[in-house]
Amino acid sequence: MPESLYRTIAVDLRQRIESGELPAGSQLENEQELVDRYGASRNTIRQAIRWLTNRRLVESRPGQGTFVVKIDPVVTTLSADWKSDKGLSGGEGKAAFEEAEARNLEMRADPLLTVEPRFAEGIVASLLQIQEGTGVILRQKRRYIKNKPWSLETSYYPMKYIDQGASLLRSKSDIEQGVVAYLKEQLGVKQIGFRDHIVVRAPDDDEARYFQLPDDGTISVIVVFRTGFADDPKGPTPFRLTINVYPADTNQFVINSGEVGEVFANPIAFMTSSAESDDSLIK
Amino acid sequence: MPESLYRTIAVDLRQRIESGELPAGSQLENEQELVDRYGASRNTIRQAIRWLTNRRLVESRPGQGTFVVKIDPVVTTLSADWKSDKGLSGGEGKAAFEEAEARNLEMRADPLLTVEPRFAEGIVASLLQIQEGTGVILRQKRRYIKNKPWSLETSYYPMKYIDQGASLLRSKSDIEQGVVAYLKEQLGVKQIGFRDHIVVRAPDDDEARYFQLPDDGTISVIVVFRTGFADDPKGPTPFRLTINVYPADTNQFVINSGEVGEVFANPIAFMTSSAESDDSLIK
DNA sequence: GCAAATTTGTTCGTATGTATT
DNA sequence: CAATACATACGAACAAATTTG
Repeated sequence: MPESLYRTIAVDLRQRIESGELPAGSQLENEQELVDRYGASRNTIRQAIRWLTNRRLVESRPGQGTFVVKIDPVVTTLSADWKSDKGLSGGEGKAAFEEAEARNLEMRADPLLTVEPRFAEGIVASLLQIQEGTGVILRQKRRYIKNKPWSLETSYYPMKYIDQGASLLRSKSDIEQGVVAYLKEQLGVKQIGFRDHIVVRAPDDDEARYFQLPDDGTISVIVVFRTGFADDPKGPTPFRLTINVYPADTNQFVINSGEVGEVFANPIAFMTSSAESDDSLIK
Repeated sequence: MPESLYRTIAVDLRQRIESGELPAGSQLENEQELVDRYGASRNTIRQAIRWLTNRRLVESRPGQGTFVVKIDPVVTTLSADWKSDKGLSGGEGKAAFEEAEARNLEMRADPLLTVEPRFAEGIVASLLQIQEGTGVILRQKRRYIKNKPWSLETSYYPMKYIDQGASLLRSKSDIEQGVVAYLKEQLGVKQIGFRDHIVVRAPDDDEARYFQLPDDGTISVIVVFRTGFADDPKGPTPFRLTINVYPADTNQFVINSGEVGEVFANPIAFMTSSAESDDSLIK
């Protein structure tokens, strides 16, 4: 099937990885050795490695070598109803911490947030259903798991809440009880629902730097836009927007609806093999 | 910031795209002209184009040229509670059709399904909570929007339901009322909840062929594992697994929880620009 | 329907730069 | 500092896909 030379070499290397000859974490032969082994030019070998890199099977590090990737995905539950309703009342920060704890992951967040006033634009204005140019407060938080960057969370709140007395929104430190609970206590703004909008795209420069993703754009990020809706005489009204960005190669998401047994699901390990065609077929 | 030549060229081309000088759908200069324009070698030009391709900004077609990509993402609602409870009772097929209709998309499915007996293995056995090697029925359906491949849906049902009388599971044609409703009518198996598990990965060969994705693995697919749970004295018990695969560059997903105003959300168009840093900052 | 022209895809060779050990 | 390994860049040739005449 693979007609071109670099494809043939790539498929052969993939087979060697999947057969266990090259286990996760192990180092490939260097490029010169691969040149000798396959009798191809160095450019062709590099093209084959690029094919494997695009599939997250290997990873090259300058000065060191090329290594078989070991993946250990983190699973995050997006649904709010997994336990009483932490997600609806506490905010996703708290929920994420509790889930991480239940999964035995060392999670932490930067104690300092980036807090900036902005004019609402584009998506922000559109999802919050406010005029472009309206004042909003941006609050950005970095989260880490095992000291490695895990998520970048950016929240937007209409500026009017500060004017109305929710002055903690300006503070650069975390709001203890969660912003949703705080806004309810302070202003009586009650969240009655939310919408998650999930998008996969290439990281921008900031994201690539923060997550230490290769700058060639081959590893995507998953972006979750969560719009919170508050009770209002005119019907559910958007009052907050939280955008979470995660590297797509190491993160999975779960949504529970109705009754589903245990609330926390395990990561799905996909057969790197694409062999799934005939193995399980009853003939 | 971009030190290497190909990065500089790529960023310049990106700027020309985002400024509107090269609108969506338009054709770039050919490689030779870019060589002349930037005074770089053809290989370097091609590497710059690859950088843009990885970000889904452009697309090259052999014999024709390189074109600015026009994206028109499809949004799918995953939550079941968006209208009475079609998702819980009717099955996602029906729900998807109704959503497509509401969005004015021409959606159709192959009238013929692939139906095969299998032995449960790996993820399938694990999510259905059955022994590896247990018999299951695989039902696979292809869906199209505007005559272009949109999703690949593969469902697994324990073989025992056929033995118990749900013989339609063997049929290669669609089950009118939806499988969930059929199993309820026929056997009294009632779905009380489901779990969606979302994963992003590179397409396998079959998927790349079906979706006509480039074989270099740069465009990922989004995979949604939906495990349906049935009422049971021992608690919620998995009774079906539906795996939907979608190309990641043209699909977005929405989950509604609680009350959220309109049920259908519009696609999010991300500023291809990564300029979002200072524009909206109040100084 | 065929041949020519155009355009991207693959492959080789070679040289130099940069990061890590 | 030296050795090693990947990254970038140049030049060249032929192959494959598509459009055009």
